[in-house]
Amino acid sequence: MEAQIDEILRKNQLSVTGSRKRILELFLMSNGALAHGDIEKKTGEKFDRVTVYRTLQTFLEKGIIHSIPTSDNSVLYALCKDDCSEGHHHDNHVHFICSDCGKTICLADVTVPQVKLPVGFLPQEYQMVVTGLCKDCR
Amino acid sequence: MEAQIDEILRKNQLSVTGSRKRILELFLMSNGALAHGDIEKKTGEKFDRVTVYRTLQTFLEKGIIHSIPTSDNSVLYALCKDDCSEGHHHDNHVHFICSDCGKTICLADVTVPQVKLPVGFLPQEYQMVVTGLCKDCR
DNA sequence: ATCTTTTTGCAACAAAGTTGCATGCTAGTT
DNA sequence: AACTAGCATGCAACTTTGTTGCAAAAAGAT
Ligand SMILES: [Mn+2]
Ligand SMILES: [Mn+2]
Ligand SMILES: [Zn+2]
Ligand SMILES: [Zn+2]
Repeated sequence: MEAQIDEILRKNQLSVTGSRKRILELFLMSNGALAHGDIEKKTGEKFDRVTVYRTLQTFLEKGIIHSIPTSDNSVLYALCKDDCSEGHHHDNHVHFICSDCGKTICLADVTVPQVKLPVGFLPQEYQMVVTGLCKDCR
Repeated sequence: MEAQIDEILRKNQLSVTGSRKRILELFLMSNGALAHGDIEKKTGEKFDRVTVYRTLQTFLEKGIIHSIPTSDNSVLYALCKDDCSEGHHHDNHVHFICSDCGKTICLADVTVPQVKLPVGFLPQEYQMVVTGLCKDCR
């Protein structure tokens, strides 16, 4: 794990620091998506709030994590697959949000279907979010 | 227009007030989705910020508007179709967000496709957001 | 016109996110 | 191992966004 974390940071030309290691670890351990608030809670008083914001921003730009659209105004983040890089994401998978426990899960094996749009629209990225009950809550 | 606005409010058992009329008018006039901030700007100093929040909340509950998921942390709202009612929305259409002008458009004629989920997941609602270039920006 | 209920505005607050800057740390160089 | 340039962090101060309680105002019913 420790080695994996270092490798991810190095591969993205990021210096290896305490906060980056810890936040990346949280993503690797979590089986769902994380909000800024989740991370703050789990790191406790260890890092400044601003550092968490900046770390997430950096990870997002580097393509280490991707953001997930939600209908309330929370922003969720999850780890990208290996083949994402700066400016080039390949996370065209469906996201599932459990309406009971609130957990958000990347369905890495479910590809977002493409739809036919009215003439004039030039699509670049398709995103799909399914709400419902997860395995544990149904 | 005036008559249409009154009718929508009456049909939903809402008293007809200045702020509700104005905000509903903004939605009817707009060809895209609106964020809370857009509405505040367009109404100017006319209504209190709190009133705008509460009006949107009320419209949402009554099924007059629906919210649209986005990847940043803005919440967007757009008018529902006629057959939406309290607790029963039928807005299973795709949403398009222009990455250039930022406008968000309801593609009322494009139905969200259903996907096959892994066993265990019980889907309730499917939402799809397409990012790209709109008619005016391509 | 009067009364009841709902809606609004205000104030005060809480939560979320941003920015500038001095200090500390990382990683590469000697 | 010590040095140093550049990057990352923490702190403070601030802005923006959203929430809550309550009294005044407006709406709808009688
Ligand atoms: Mn994902
Ligand atoms: Mn819509
Ligand atoms: Zn669940
Ligand atoms: Zn556009």
